[in-house]
Amino acid sequence: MYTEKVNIAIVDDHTLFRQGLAHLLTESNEINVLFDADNGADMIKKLPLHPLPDVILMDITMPVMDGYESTKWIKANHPGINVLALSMFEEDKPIIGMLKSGAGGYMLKQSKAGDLVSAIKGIAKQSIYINELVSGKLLRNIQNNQPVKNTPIGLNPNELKFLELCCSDLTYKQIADMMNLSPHTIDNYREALFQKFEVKSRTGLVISALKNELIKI
Amino acid sequence: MYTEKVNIAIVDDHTLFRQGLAHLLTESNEINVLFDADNGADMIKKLPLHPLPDVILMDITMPVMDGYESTKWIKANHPGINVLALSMFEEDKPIIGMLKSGAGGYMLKQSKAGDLVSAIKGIAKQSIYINELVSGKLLRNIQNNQPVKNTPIGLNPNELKFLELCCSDLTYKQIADMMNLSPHTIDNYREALFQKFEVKSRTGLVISALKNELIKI
DNA sequence: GTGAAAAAAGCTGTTTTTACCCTATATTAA
DNA sequence: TTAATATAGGGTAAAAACAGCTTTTTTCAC
Repeated sequence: MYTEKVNIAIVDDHTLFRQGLAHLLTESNEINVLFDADNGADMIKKLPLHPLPDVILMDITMPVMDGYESTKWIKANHPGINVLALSMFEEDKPIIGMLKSGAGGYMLKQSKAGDLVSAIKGIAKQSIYINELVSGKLLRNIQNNQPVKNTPIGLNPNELKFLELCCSDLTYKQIADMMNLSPHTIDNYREALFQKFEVKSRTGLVISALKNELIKI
Repeated sequence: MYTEKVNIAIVDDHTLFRQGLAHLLTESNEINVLFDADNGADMIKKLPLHPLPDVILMDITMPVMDGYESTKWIKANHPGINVLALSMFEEDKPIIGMLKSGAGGYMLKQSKAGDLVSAIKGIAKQSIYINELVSGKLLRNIQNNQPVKNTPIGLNPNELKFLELCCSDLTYKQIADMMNLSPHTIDNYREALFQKFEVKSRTGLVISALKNELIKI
């Protein structure tokens, strides 16, 4: 019996991780790695140079073009390609956020290789791969709250800029100066973000932003 | 001509990274991966079950027993084994810190596979591998400051516990309660850490601690 | 064991920054 | 016209940051 290999691409900014993963998956003999890319922009550039992959393994926090944007681009331009998100954290918001962006599954980087291979094969066939992690989050979401409460955190460019500057030793006054805005305006940003992230302090905000893979340090 | 392979072990808590790297390096045909481990304690457990490695690739932030402690243990118990630190960040303190703990080199996870192979072969032979990253830090250290100013940040257990609790939405009052200490005492910890990390705010402290790979979120 | 030194823990303040009110205006979109 | 959004303001209470000092505990040479 002959089973066709699953063709994939890997998008992640850590070279050693990306290349290591490529070798690991190639050795399984069930997966064929067509190409890999540094970030979403690099992926868009390399996509026409290869056959279309069945599945793209997608990191979330990346420079230039992150996993959310890249996934949206894929689903808009190549809806037949399935995206499997790969993340270090199991927070609600990035999981819901990546699924809403169009990903068909979500795996942790702490997973075992065998589980990842299963996930890739599953997502290639069924276009949606639900593991315990994802189903648990979705279930809890329905049980605890109104249908899908955890809206993926949408930030406007100014809020994102502010969030980045928050991850520093700067005071709000200094941040306001750097953004050429009144301290009161960035106070509004702060409050909006505190609500979105459900935190009560700048430290909590920074930690949440990191776990939600919205910023990189 | 026959060149003996370099025997190594890999210590890192991200399974996919660890296993991917193992495959990647094995494929180079110059390196033989004897075993891998989740953290320092796991490494100590597995070490007697295999031939002694020439080189150990060591992550820094790991649960249970981190890279600093693990490296010190290796140099105390098996001084012949060379340690190559693998990190995501290129901050001064973890570089100096790992070198002081006994590591013979420091590589970024953003490196290319070929460079890592060179580093491993270099460190196996010469027991010290200096790349541009490390030499640059050392050089700047000597040029700018007194000989080796950037002392690796040594924290006592209470300070480390406090630092972990700082990475949260908790107030200092709440942290004091959780540690069963007076708020005044943790105020002393705060000030000590601000000095060691050269920061002026809790947010700065948290970011520095993450970049210095002293805490994991 | 004892006592000096060092380290850790605790206290009293003050100033600055954060966090959180509620309001106002200008601009844009429906 | 009405909403919605981004900007900016004043004021306040809490928390964080900083300074200077005392007490307790631990360490260690003697």
